[in-house]
Amino acid sequence: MIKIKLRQLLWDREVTATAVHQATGISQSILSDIVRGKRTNVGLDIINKLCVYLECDINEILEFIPE
Amino acid sequence: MIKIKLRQLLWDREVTATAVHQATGISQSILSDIVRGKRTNVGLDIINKLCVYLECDINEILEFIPE
DNA sequence: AATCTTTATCATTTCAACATTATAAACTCA
DNA sequence: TGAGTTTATAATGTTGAAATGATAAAGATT
Repeated sequence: MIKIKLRQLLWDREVTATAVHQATGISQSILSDIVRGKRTNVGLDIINKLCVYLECDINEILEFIPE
Repeated sequence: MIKIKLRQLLWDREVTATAVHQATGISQSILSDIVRGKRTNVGLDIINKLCVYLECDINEILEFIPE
């Protein structure tokens, strides 16, 4: 299972989902779903856009949790 | 840009794409495309299956390359 | 209270990811 | 050389990821 740690990351950096939406083009509704964990099978295109805008590495957004 | 380092990983571990296909259920043709870099926007479902089967972390499969 | 911003949610549509199947090509190895 | 395995490639169908737009709800600010 891969956890998307976007909520915490945005909170830490004091960045709103709206700001991410406007800067990256990722739709606001999709972002809301991702942040709330309602969408899990996200594509690398979106992960990439997040890494670019947030200037972070993949492991700051994703975490693999074996089970 | 996110690079998928699957070819090198499979080579290092001497695991065939066919073995991955059979163990994970990821289709053989898709796997071939991913390994050859013909498909880049892969979903986290597939990344997760790879991590599970190969018992590795995400960063062994993916690499974020800023540009 | 009224206004502004942000987030949640829903409905619709588009398009590509992925599965499936089949075949060809490449590569072992007896 | 021929059989067995692995990889490349193409065609097709399904499904869900993601965009768009719109509205409601929740938070902030004054």
